[in-house]
Order: sequence, then C-alpha cells, then structure tokens
Amino acid sequence: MRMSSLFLRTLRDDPADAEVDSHKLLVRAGCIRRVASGIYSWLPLGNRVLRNVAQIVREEMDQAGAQETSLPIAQPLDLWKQSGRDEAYGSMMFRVQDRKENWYAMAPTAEEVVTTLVAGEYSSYRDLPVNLYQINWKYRDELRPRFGPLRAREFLMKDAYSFDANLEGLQASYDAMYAAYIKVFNRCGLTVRSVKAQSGEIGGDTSQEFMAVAAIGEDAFVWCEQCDYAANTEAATRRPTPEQAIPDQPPRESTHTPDMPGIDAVAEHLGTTADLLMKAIAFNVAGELVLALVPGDREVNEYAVIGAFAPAPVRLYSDEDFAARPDIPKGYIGPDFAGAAYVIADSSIRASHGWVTGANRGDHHDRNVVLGRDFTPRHWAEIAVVAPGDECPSCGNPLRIDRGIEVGHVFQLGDKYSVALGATYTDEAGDDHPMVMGCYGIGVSRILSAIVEEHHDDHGIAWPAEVAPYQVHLVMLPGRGDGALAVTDAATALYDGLRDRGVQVLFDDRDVSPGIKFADADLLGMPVQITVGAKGLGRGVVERKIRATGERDELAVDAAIDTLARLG
RNA sequence: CGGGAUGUGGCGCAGUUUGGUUAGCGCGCAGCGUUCGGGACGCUGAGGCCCCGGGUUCAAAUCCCGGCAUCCCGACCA
Repeated sequence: MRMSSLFLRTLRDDPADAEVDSHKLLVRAGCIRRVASGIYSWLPLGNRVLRNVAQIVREEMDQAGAQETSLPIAQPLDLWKQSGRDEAYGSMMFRVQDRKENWYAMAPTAEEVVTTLVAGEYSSYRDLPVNLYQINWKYRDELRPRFGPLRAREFLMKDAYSFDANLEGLQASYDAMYAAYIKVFNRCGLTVRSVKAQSGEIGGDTSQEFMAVAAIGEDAFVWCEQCDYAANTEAATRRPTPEQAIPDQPPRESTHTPDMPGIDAVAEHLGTTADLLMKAIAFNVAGELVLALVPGDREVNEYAVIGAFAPAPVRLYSDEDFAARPDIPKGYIGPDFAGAAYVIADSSIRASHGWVTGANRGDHHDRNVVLGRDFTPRHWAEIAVVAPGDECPSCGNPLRIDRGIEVGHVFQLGDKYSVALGATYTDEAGDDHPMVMGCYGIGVSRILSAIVEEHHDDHGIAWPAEVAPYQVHLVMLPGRGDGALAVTDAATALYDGLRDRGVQVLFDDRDVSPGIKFADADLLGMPVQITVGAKGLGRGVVERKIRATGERDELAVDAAIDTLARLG
C-alpha cells in the first residue's frame, strides 16, 4: 500500500477522551475513531489488525475441530424469554423493534440462537459431538464503556458452542478449546495467564479465564510464581491456617466504643491494629442469620460463602434484613452472637490468641475473645479474599496478585440451555437426554487493546509480526539532490519486488519531510522499517530497523528482497 | 444510578471568574516560495449553529434554568 493514498491521518496530540496508552495510540495511529460512547469505526490499519487476529482465531478453531458459522445479530427477543435471560440481561441488551413492533435483541451472545439451531437439526447421539463458532459483532450496553475497544458496547467476539452427549465428551471439547486458546494468545504476542474462574453449577474445574497481564487491566487475579496455580480473586483460595494450641488468656473484657461500627475507628480507639480485630459479617442464608468470621484486615469472599452453603440461597444481610431483626446489634456483632443460626469462620481466625470483637450489644467491643473458650465456629473454610503473600493452596509459596485484561473465557455450561430450549438427543437405548454444552469466548477487538498495552513505547505501537497491518514499512527519502531519482527507482523496485514475493509492505512515498516519515513509522508500528535514502544507496545499502527492539543494520540493495521475503 | 469534570473550526487548547470591537493560539488543511536523514520555515488563505433549547440584558461563548453528549471515580457486569 502506498501511504500517499492510504486513508490515514495520524495525530500528534493524545485524544482528549482517552485515558490509557492503548486507546491513545490506536486513535493517534489512525486505527480507530469514536462514533459514540463505546462504539468505534475501524479504519484501514485497525481493520487489518482486526482481520489478522480474527484469522488466527479462525485457524486455531478450525484446527481444533470447530466449524465456522455466522449467526444473526438481530435475535427475536422471544428466544431470550424462553431461556429466561431476557430479564437476566435487562438493560445490558440493546433492543430494537421491527415495523410490526416485534422486539429483537442485538446479540450480546448467541447461546439461545445456536442451541435452537442445533436442536432443530440434530437429535441422535450419532450426531454428537459438534462445535459451532462464529466471529461476529456483539452488543452490550455497558454501564460504563471504557478505555476504547477494551470495554466497548459494540465489539468483535469469537463465540464457540460445543454440544456433547455427556460430561466426558464435554471435557474433551473443553480441553480442545483450552489448548486452542493458548495457541491463539501466543500467536497474538500476548502474555496470558489462564486463571480459574468462579465455578459454575456443575462444580469442579469448569471455567477458566485468560488474562492478558496488564497494569490497567480491570480484573485482579491471584497467581503463584512457583507453580501453575492461578485464579481470579473470587475463585482464589489459599492454604488454610493450621490449628494451634492457645495458652491461657486473660479474661474477656468489655470496652465502650460508641459510634464505631468501623474496624479502623475501633482499632485506633483501642490502640491496636485491624488484623487483631475480628469481623462478623451477617449473611442471609435461606432466611437464617449466618455469621462469617474474618480478621479485620481481610474482606469476606462472598462467592466462597455461597459455595460453602450451596445450593442454599446466600446473600449479604440487607438493610431490610436488619430492619426485620432489631435484636441484631449491627456493627457490634460478636462471634458468639446468640441470635445466629450458624457461624462459619475463615481459618485465619486461628491465628490470633485473643480477638477484639463486637460485644453483641450496641457501642461496645470485647477484648481477649478467645477461640474455643468464648466462641466455637460450627464450620471452617477459606472464606476470606486472598491477599498478596498468602500461601499458595497447591505449593505453599507466597501468592501474588496482578491485574489483567480478560481476553478469553472457556466455560462448561452443562444442560441449562439445552433443557430450556429443547436441545435433546436420543441415545442407543432410545432414551432422550439434554445435550451437554460448553461455551468459549474470545474478545477479538479487545485483544487489540491488550496487544498495544503490551507492545508499545513512548513513540508508538510495535505490532507483533503476526498481527501487524503490514510486515514492512518502507520509508523512501529521495531528498532533492542528484540521487533523488535513483532513490525513487530503488525504493519502488523494492516495493514491487517485495509485493511480488507476497510480503505486505506499507510504502511511504509521501512528499513530506523525513522527520514526519520516521515519526509515523514508529507510531504505526510495523515490525520492520526499511529506509531507502541517498546516503545508504550511495554505498549500495538500505537500512533496516526492528521496531520492537530498535536494532538497526544494513542490507545490500541487491539482496534486500530475498532477505526480507524469507523472514516474511 | 451516585460523585466529579468537560463541551469553542478536523485534532489539542485559551478566552467564561468580572457580559461589551471583527472569538484567538498550536497542529492539521489549501496556494506560493525556501528546505529535505528524526514531527523544517516564511508569506497568503479557507474553515466556527462557541453542544442544544429557553430565559435575563441595549448587548451572552461568558449570567440563569432545563436538556443532551463525552470522560473520570464508584456501583454494576463477563
């Protein structure tokens, strides 16, 4: 492509509405332009990257045995009512009406459509397994779109859906997708950790997220440097604190702590620290009051509590719940509160010999509240949110917490949709069963943001070769001297020659100053920059710069095409 | 939805507090000339519903009321 005719305007200044580097650079490099909040036009350069990433995804999906389809974006809302997700998605879904005033959802995802499709075509165990995918635009009316394509309301996503006869089949489909995902992210040049996500209804290791490591990532995850343990913060756990013998302690003692329901205020008032205080958090479990005990410097992991009581419904005590139970001294509940139906404690409650806790009456806390003597939890579990330095549950080494961009998610769905939408098959014995499903997503447009976050510097983007819009950025510097014509000829010959050899070349043939050309080449970020100028040409060479590393060397003009084509 | 901020040529901004010539600067764009290996320079020029609607006033980018849009923090969500 000749830059003189490329639809491109690079920007010198950061756009006012961009906060993070990837968003700023994608706009400055002319890859995207905002049309509305969270909705973007993809310009030629950005679109080429999008296409390259999509192609990588397509190749790996095909390789893994999935079959590409294209499912509608406009989906009858009735389908969503059948699955019950109309309400679940709520205002997250864009809804449109046709001329007959029928409602349609603009696909936030496609479980309903694909399940209905498979249900209509397949009905025998002989048909299974099957795995269908598409790469298509998705619509989610996010409360807060952010960071350009990172959290957009319109975004390109690969979604795959597997249908199996049983759980063993599902596991095989899932494993194949998982392996394909690793390849996809490697080819995109991303540093990705697969982290265990909150378990679904099936239980077990049924959901993994793929996090591209990035400081600006919206999700925190826990991981171990020594082994391969990794989990998102909701699913993360840690090695339990062991039981220990507690020597005799001074008697329990009550102190006046008026208007101090908060941990920090109490700690300061009593001249102690938050980790020596105990929180007793009230949960409503199937209508009963349940106390969850954690040290004052830790948060309760609500998902862990839910997991501990599954399948009973669990929620944090609400204002209404407290209003219905005036006997509960909100903010001053102790671990031995008589009104609690059940007490569950995090194992870190074993760490201190004597706790400061609520006194079970307003405006008072007790000191020297001792495990075994003053209170005895019915149940122990790891219900506290993991903190950096906690021990890894599999190897015991310190855990770390980092942030990441969720670029993929694989999930074992089970029969939720196949039951709701009638996707059943007949087995050898003639009995009907719901198909067992998995779903697998990759955020294709989001990957672009993740790639730029990982591959950029102060001057611009440095695209990994496999996703770059062009492989070679050919900078022509004819100057005005006697050699100008020779430079133009040599550069054009190089451009034509490389294209003949199948190399994708961006040819800067513009009549602008050298400074602009170099700055744009660094901003746009093609992996290899070739400069053809009178200076080098006089010695029979062109110059090569590797964008990512800044390495420079020279290539003989005669050999340049061969050398570059081989790398391509 | 709660809190904060912003809205002025294509882009980045000043001007608004204290209403008052013809609304200004940088980049970009067009023309001419000089320059030509790391965002060159001079001259000339085009381009503005000052977010929208209403109000106050002799007079509104500027003050008041109402809306809309965009961004940030939070809540929410995969």
